[in-house]
Order: sequence, then structure tokens, then C-alpha cells
Amino acid sequence: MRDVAERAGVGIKTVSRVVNGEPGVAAATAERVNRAARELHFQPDPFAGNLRRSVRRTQSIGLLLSSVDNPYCAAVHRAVEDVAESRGVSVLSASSDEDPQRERALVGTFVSRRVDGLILSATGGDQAYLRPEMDAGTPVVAVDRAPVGIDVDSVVVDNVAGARGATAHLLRRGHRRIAHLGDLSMIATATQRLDGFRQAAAEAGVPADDQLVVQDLHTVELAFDATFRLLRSDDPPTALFTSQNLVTIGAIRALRSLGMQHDVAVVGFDDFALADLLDPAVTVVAQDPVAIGRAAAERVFARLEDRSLPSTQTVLATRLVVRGSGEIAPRRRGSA
Amino acid sequence: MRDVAERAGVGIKTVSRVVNGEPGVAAATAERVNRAARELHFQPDPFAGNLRRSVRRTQSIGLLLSSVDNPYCAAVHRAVEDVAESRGVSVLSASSDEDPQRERALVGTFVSRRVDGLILSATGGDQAYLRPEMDAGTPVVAVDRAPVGIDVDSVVVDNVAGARGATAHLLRRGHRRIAHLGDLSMIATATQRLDGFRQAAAEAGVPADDQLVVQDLHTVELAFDATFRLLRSDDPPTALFTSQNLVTIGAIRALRSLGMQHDVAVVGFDDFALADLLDPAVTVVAQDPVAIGRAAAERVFARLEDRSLPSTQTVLATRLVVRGSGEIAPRRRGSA
DNA sequence: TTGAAAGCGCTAACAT
DNA sequence: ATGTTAGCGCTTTCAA
Repeated sequence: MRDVAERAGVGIKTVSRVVNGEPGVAAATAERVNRAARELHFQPDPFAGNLRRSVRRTQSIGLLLSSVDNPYCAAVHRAVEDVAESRGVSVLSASSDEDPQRERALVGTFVSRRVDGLILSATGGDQAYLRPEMDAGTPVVAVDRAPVGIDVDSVVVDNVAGARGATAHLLRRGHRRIAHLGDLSMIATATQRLDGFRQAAAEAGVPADDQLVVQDLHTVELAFDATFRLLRSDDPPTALFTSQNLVTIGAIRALRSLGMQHDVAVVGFDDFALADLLDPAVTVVAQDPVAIGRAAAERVFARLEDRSLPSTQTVLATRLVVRGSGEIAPRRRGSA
Repeated sequence: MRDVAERAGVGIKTVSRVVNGEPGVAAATAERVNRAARELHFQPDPFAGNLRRSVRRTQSIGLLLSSVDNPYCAAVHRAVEDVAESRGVSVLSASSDEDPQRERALVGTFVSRRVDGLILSATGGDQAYLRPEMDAGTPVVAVDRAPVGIDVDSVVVDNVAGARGATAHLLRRGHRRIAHLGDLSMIATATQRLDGFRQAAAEAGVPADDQLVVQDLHTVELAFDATFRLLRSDDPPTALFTSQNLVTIGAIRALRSLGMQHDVAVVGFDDFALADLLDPAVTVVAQDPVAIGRAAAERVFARLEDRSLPSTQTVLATRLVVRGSGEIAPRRRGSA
């Protein structure tokens, strides 16, 4: 910067003014400075400036999701990126793999990088470790699931209602033996979806059967195995309510491997690509990950502008997308 | 840091030594410093240090893909993240949407953030603007497609061979009217895949028919429309070779809407989730995005350790995954 | 083994 | 409209 000043024959502060577009510089002077900067390939160092600046901003936010490789997360990610990009902010992303230790470590690296804000999909662990950071003024927004131990802005869907609706949909078709295939019980959304499932069953007067609830299925393979076992049991379910994307796919693969995809109803939480092209097409409780990501990012920036904002809980609705698999009628026992 | 030094009753440099794990500090002193640091919630500022340090590292790399929301890109992304994370490096990601201007702007923000390395999937534009950056020693690695105007490390698949193989597969089944549905012709891989297609046809002595080559299909919708039109034409193709993920899906949707999915053969470039569950299951030329991402990231770090490395072109093979759609026999003309 | 002084590239606060 | 000086939080250099 000093070199630029010298070359332009001005003081160093004038260069600073020109580079930052501050007022109070004659047009001719600014032009000389700009030329000198160009000639010297001058690239201002944003970090050095931050050192002295009163309001420090790194123009970056941290985004922690289950995995950037998951379609749901990827859609959230893109929406966050778009909002951030429109404000000239970069996104640091990372994948927690639902591991609380990993989550904490990754948040730690984000914090040490002085991100301006943090968006995270909380794992099962406790997020109280974020307290000091929040007290220091860093906006933290939870997506998909609310964290434990801290009070933050969150953007989630109404999982209980969505699950209840899905289950009620199956009950309405006459199903009485409905199985629930759940995600990791550590994850808040998984528990809520199970709650919704149970509520709907109770409301319909269908007795709970713990044999029909399988939890902690976090991969296609685990869901496949669990479904396979369930359908091979003495008193198999006539319908399945799956709590997530990968679980739904695992269940469908199991049904197909048994040739039962037209005999057992399936409603899945989360929409997924090509769900409409399968046979039967898959009925799902759809969320809008783009809206979720956008809302979360906007919340970060709103709080960045006014740190005193009260924390808000944004709850988006889900939408039942009827496609066929959820409308299969129950088979009478023994008629298979 | 000064506060910590004072509290521990040592000099500031000693604190610096302890924090950075440098040798030459008595164990007892180090212990006192660590305690003081903990008590004051001391968080070293990595950027301030970089200011004076000789070998500046931000411990971050920039990753520019078509879109983080694309399954192929997301898989590459995750692989890059894993390699980076194992080295304590964060990933800044962004989506170019195949727009050269956007690419340049996003690379600009990465560069101004002083990323230690850059991985990018080049858009159709010229990447010569990266020259100064590379001369300055920043490792740049191209994924998926080689850039234009600069000589960099690249990790790609053999698109020509893959496309040739796919086309030959269709020719072997007796198809003579094979259409090619191509991605944006600006994108290097799209051109290469078209080349492979043409080579295979020429080798088999099948005359080229420009009516059967449609380019610049970058979305499901465009591919749908193009496929629809093609099949409705006077002399429709009996087989389709689609150059990419989204194009394949668009083509399949078009075939279905015409009820022709069992009559027209399809081989797609890029594998995609659930391709095996569709009816017919989709034959594809599969790449391994995880291997690609990993190789690219490893190349960045290798070059970071030795900037004088010659640039290498890593070409991974593709694999034809036979599932059904590509094995449909040609329909005799007029027999539909 | 330890510390003092200088300075990285920049901005804040105050000149002029 | 422009420049000067101090100092951000750290590392480097060099001396003790």
C-alpha cells in the first residue's frame, strides 16, 4: 500500500480511502491512485484491515450440515450460498456426519476463523458450548433441528404435524399395522417424527406396537435390513412410514427385493429426486429445503445488523405429496 | 496475548511460543501460560499471525463447482472436504452455474481471501485470468474438465472413451439411428462426449446425421423438450446417448410421457441415484466422483508442499454399468 | 530459556 | 482534500 502511495505521489491514507471507496478524495487523485494500484497489482489484504477496524467482519459464514453430500443438505447449502453471495459473503461448509464431537471440532474451526455467523444442523449432542460465542455476538442459526442447551434462532419444519399427517393418511386408507422406520434417535427431528406417528395412531385408537417401531436407521443399508426383517416377521405391517430420505429408499429397496412394492404402502418423510418415476411412485411428506436455507441465511444477516433481536423460531409447514405408494390398500392377513 | 503474558508473568514472545508449540520453553512456564490463556479465554487470531509470518497460510482452499446442489458436484465436494479436513484445512465452496463471469468473480473472492489452493470445474470461458495467481504460487487444480488458457493439474475422466464405449454398446445392439443429447457446448466435457459419440458412429460406418445431435441442453426441462421433439419427428432415433445426469433424466421423463421407455434405448453419461430402480433400469457410463474429488484435493496439497511439481493430467476411466435401458433392441421403422 | 523491539498491511483518530 | 501517527495481534530478529 505504501508502494502504491509513493507511486501515486500521495499519502498512504489516501490510498486507503480510494481502495475503500471512502469520500473526500478528489477525482483526479483517486484516478492516479487507481492506476498505481493496477500497475503494481495491488491486492488489499482484508485481514490486515480487520485487525484495526472497529467492526470486524470476515465476510464469511460457517455452515455445518450432516453432509454436503446429502441431497437435502445440498439444497439448503445452495440456498444459503445464494443469500450469502448476494451480500458478498463466502460460505465455509463442513459435514458433521451426525457426530457431536465432529460438530464441536468443526464449529471450533469456524469460530477460530472468525466467521461472521454460523448456521448449523445440530447433532444429538448438547450445543451449550456455543454460549460464549453467542455472548460475543456471533449470530447462530439452527436449521432443520433446534439445538439443545442454547436459545437460538431456528428454522425448522413442523415434524410432528408432518408425521401425524402422513400416518393419518395411511390410517385413513384402513391400515392398522403401520411400521415406523426411524432415523438416529439422537436427532431431534427423528424423535419428533416418531411422536407424530404415535399421536396419529393413538388418535385413531390403534394400539401401539413396539415391534413396529425401529429406530436408529441412518443409512440405506440399515433401513433395508430393518424393513426386510419386519416384512418377514410373523405379523408384518401393511404400511410403512419412513422418517427420512435414505430410510425411505432403503425400505423401497427391501420391498422390491421381496417383490412386495405393490402390496405394502409407504409414505416417506422428505421428498427425493425421481420419487415420482418409481413404480409405485412414492408418496412423501415434502419439505422445502431451499426455503429453509434461505430463511436461515436471512436470519443470520438480520441478526448481524441488529444483535439485540429476540430469537425466533421459524416453523415451516410440510406438504403431503400423494403419488401412489401411500395409497396402497392394506392386504388382508394371510391373503399374500 | 499481552494480557496472557502479564497474567502468567512472562514475556509476550513466550506466550507465542507456547501457543504455537515451539520448543525452548520450560515445562513449568508453559503450564503457567496455558492456565492464564484458559482463564482469559484466549483465542489466538490466525490472521494477525499471518501478517508477519513468512510462509502465509490461511488453512483454507476454495472449491468452485457448477453447483453445490448437483449430486455429482456434491460427491466431489464431500471428497475434497474429507481430504482437507484431515489436514486441518477448511473449504470455501461456491457455485458457478456454468457462468464464466460468475466463475471469475467467485474465484476473485477466493483469491482475495487468500485461499491456499483452488479447485475448480472450469466453465466455458477462458481461465487465463488465473495466471498471475498461479505465478504467485497458488496451487490450482481443475476437476472434471481441463481449463483453457492455462496449464494446471487436472483430474478428469476419459470422456471420449466413455462416450465411444456407450455409443458402441448401442451400435452393437443393432441401433443405427442413435441420437446424442448434449450439454452446453461451451463445456469441454460436452464436446468430448460428442466427439466420442461421433467417433464410434464413424468407426461403425454409420453416417452422421446432424438431426440426431442436439446440444446445449443444461436442464431437465430442456432435455425433456428436445427428446420429445426428436421422438415425434419423421425419422426418430431408436436409441439415445445422453451426455449428463440431468439430461438423462429429462430424456427419460420425455420417453415416459410418450409411453416409449421400453421402446427406445438409453445410455446416459454419469450415474445417478435410483437409476437401478427405474423401469427400465438405466444403463450409464459411471464416473467415480469421490475418487475425482480426492485426487484433486491431494494434488492441491502435494503442490502446496512442492510448488515446482510439473503439472499432471490425471485421467480416470469410466465404467459402463449395464442395467437394461441400454439393451433395448432397435424397433423396426414403422413397426411402432 | 526468555524477552524487547521492530514491523506485517492496514485503519482510526486526529491533524493540516 | 490530504497526510501523520499510533496501534490492531501477532511473529520475526536479535540480544540477554
